[in-house]
Amino acid sequence: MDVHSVDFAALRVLRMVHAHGSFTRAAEALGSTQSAVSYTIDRLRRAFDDPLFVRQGTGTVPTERCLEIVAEAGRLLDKFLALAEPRAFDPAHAEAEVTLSCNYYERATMVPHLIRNLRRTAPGLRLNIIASSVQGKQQLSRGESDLLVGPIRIKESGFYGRHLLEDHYVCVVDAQNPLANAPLSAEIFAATPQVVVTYGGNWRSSYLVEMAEGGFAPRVALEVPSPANLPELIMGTDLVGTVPRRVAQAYGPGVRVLPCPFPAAFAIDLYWTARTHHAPMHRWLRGQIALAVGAL
Amino acid sequence: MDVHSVDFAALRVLRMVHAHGSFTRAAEALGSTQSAVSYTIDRLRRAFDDPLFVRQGTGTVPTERCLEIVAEAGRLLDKFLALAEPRAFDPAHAEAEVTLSCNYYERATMVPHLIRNLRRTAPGLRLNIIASSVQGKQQLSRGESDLLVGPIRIKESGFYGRHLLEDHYVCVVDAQNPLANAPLSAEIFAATPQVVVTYGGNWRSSYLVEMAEGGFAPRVALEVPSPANLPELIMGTDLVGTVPRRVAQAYGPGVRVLPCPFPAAFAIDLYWTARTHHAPMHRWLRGQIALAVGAL
DNA sequence: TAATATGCATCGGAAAATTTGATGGTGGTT
DNA sequence: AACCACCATCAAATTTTCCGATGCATATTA
Repeated sequence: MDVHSVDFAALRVLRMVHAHGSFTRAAEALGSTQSAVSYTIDRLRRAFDDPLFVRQGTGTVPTERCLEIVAEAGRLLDKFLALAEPRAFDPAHAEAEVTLSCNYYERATMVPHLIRNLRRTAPGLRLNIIASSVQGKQQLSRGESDLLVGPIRIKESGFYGRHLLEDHYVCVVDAQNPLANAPLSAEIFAATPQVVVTYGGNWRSSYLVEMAEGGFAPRVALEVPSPANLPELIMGTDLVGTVPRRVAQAYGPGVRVLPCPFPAAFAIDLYWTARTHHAPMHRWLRGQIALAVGAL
Repeated sequence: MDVHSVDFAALRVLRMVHAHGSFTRAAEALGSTQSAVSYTIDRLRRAFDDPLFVRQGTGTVPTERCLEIVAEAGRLLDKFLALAEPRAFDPAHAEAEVTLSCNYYERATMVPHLIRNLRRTAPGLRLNIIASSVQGKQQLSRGESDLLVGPIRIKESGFYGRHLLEDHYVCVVDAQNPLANAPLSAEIFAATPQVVVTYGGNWRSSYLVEMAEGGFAPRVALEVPSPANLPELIMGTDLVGTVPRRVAQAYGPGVRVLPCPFPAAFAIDLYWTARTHHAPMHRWLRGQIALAVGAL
């Protein structure tokens, strides 16, 4: 019997048999069979030249020598497992899955850049996008998502946050609209028929808040749940739409983008919990999100 | 790749490849083949998720990570080999506790010598003496005692035995008793009033058995549970007591020791179980017991 | 440039080791 | 005595490791 053929699986079996005081129970705990455990202990008996466990009634008891060996072998096993523990996250070779909770704004602005980078640098990484819809914080707390991005502020303990970017509202009108040629005054803006985006709920965009604070009420001609098709809705009409500047950037030549009299600047932040805070992969991914945003 | 399947042979290969800077030379040194070494290094590459050795020209060089792993793995390998090395017991420095099951006879004859030696040679060793009282074998089996000494024979499997000494019965009478001057015949012995020791139970000493086999019945005048005070009970009376010769050796000048017509020779043996058989300390202690007995 | 040497990676088959499920033996309990 | 729990051992199936051959890459030499 060459003692070098002892593997760490055998040391794990030794530890388990000692802990359970039973070959059969150790086998169950390891998802193995009693006879495999018996064979392994027999190997160790030969390696250490000691019975290690002896029959006593219907059970088994460790020898004095076994107690010494279990203690030291346990230390060796723990040290080896620590040595084999991945040191840093290797994007190129990792197989992982991450869930990001956000909404249309992020999907239109940040996510395209992010996914492009990830496909190139971490091909084994799978990114799941789920809608937050004001549930973002709960999703994080429940572990349903790993990351949350949006125009929100979480001050409670248990959450980590990071500022990503600033934005403000701009107006979008048909390129042939006479209003397209100069900035809109507050009065003209308030008098112009509006397309208002509700984001699928009763969301009140911050420019509407600022407008009300200035004593103006919007002349709502159309409500839509998403800003996704806004250019197509506006072109050929006298409507004005109001969307974040980074969303409007992608609109084509059929519409014109004008400054908004109520720009209502807002921040987009990234949040996560302690569950993922120290994990090398998650740390890396948060860096990647910041990179993607920096490229906007 | 389950990291537990890594064995110490693999760690040895890792060390050798690093030391030789070559798969082929490591294989030669190990009496193996280059392809087996390559296969083993491949296993370790998967376990540690690192290339470990990379081609450079016609040779191979370790990665940074490999240098860390070789250092720690080398320590683990050395510690394991030391653990598998048979241990020697160091009496002078050991702290240990041993339980010896025996009865009055052994406590009067063997134990005084044994404990005197132990106090000198193994000061950290604690010896617990418990009475066996015909329960000796069960105490051994249940791990309540480590050693059993007595006039018994255990032939069952699971027990190890060793012969310690022989003894036989002698008669003890008052020094002034007229019978003290010559050996007793069987008839005179049987007719003389006897002190019989029952050892706290219904123990029938072997001289009584031999006496009955010879057609004689003892004339019992007194029964006592222990031979401890026999000289004091006999002095100034016409009683005869019958005890093992090695017990009688310690009696003072107030009594006379005579050969017994029914000497009923018996053996005193030492027994222990597989639980302690190979342990260096126990092996040493068994040797000490034999020494103590040899000095009787 | 071609030929040669060195040396790791990989292949398919042989050999060895491990796992599996069944069975036997031992000890304890009712 | 019957039954149960549990380790030891068996033979066959499965998996892993080793072996010798071959391929590929790099360096050296004529």
